[in-house]
Amino acid sequence: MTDSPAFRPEPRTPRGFQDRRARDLRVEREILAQVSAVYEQYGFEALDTSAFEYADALGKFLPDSDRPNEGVFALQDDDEQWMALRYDLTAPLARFAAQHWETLPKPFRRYAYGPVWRNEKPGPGRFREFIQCDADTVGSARPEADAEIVALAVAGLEAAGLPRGTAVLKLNNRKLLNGLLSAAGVADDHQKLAVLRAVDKLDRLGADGVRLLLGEGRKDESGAFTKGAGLNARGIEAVLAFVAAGGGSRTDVLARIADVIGGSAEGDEGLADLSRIDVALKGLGVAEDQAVFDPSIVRGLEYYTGAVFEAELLLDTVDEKGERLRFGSIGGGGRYDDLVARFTGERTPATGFSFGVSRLAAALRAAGREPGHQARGPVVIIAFSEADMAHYFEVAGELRGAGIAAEVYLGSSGMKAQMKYADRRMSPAAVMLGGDEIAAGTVTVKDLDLGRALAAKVTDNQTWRGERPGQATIRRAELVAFVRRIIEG
RNA sequence: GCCGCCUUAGCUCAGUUGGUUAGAGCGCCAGAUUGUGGCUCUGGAGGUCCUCAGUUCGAACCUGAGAGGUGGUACCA
Repeated sequence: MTDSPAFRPEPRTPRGFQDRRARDLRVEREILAQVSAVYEQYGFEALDTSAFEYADALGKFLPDSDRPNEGVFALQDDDEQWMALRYDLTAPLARFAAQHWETLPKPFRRYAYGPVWRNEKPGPGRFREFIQCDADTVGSARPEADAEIVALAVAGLEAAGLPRGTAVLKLNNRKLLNGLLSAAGVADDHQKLAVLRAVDKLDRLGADGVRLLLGEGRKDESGAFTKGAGLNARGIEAVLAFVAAGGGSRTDVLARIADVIGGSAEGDEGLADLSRIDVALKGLGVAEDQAVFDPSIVRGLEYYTGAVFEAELLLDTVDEKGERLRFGSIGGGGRYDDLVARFTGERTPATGFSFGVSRLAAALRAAGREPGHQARGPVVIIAFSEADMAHYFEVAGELRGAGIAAEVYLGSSGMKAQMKYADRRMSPAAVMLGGDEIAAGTVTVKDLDLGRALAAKVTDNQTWRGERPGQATIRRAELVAFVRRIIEG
């Protein structure tokens, strides 16, 4: 079965993908378990859809024959139809909702999590495959539906390990800026989008940088020029005054926005929406420090039609080298009333929130909030001799039956290496059942944590070997109870 | 996508003006210690010097192209 002997494939993870081991997985699974419980409490049902979608259902990046993989991983099925791996969970939801609209309970509330794929240049903390977790309501245009998504996001992040004060949900409404721009005579959609992109960079570039981007454009330190939105001076100042209207309670912000935005129909609508969201949030018990109105939150996406949300981490974070790290947004969402209409032709209001699970886990780690417990290995049963394997498996069975993770060492190395193996697996204990013990009806159990602690004080090898720290020989019948005591500390 | 920097052992990195056999620390394996993870000592394994082409008597080192990584920037569902 070997190929040409000269060929040795290099074992490596594909670019932008990653292997995740027990330590990372347990944190991520814990987050998902906690968040799922919260989402279900809020009345959202679980949904899992396929990894592949027909490319036309994903919308924006339709593969054409020249560049079928732009942005997405796509392939052509044997019936020549283009299929693509989903790049988020919102587009598949829109497809699902459109497909089953007649039979769904409406409004349809669902949460989903799973891998999504993006075929683009990977960067640090930016992968081509990652786990996303979404909750959405389809079929309710009420601002209260947005408010509930916000409340759920706040509760979800808290359950995921970010207690109150470590994160804040910021919200805004697209209608406000749209109304402002319309009133200023900006009708062109491209120009509006350019304004949104410019505002989106406020936290990074500051008001002066954004001012340039709203106008002619901006040259950055590397000399690259970014074309601006081309607003006139009055328009620029109006937008800047609007985005600066944040701060203080939600009521304060609303009052300030009302001053700045100055009566366009769409703007007034946005204000009314936010006001109703505020009332609902108060009823839902979402405090002023948990969810704030922030006019500078726009989200770069085209498809948002009303409320937009962004969850921001308030903790100081450091990377592996101890350098300060800006994490910024750890989740976001908003209202997208036109997405389902792509399939049905009927405007179907929808709103949702999503976050990257690995990213949140990385944020928790960077903030030193990673759930402390390390991934523990099984109790390792030392294998002394071929002839006694049956005894070892008997012990493994007993421990497993008692709900204790256990395994018989199945390598071919000597005892020293076996102890090392148990050490490396972070096993709580090693069980020794050699010829002596079997003959005497006893078993020797070593508490590896205790042994490690005791070993730190021993410098002399003779003592170390003589004392056998953390180790006890007990009657065979006491094994399970003894091991359980070690594990439970 | 564009601009800068980087690429030598599993990891972190040395490597003289271009000169013979490319090193260190950590890690790994083994022994000292017939049945004990730590410490210490001893030994060992491990390298297409990112790839290809060129310059040269001779390239880890110089030149070019490409790949990968990284930092900005753009885009971001």
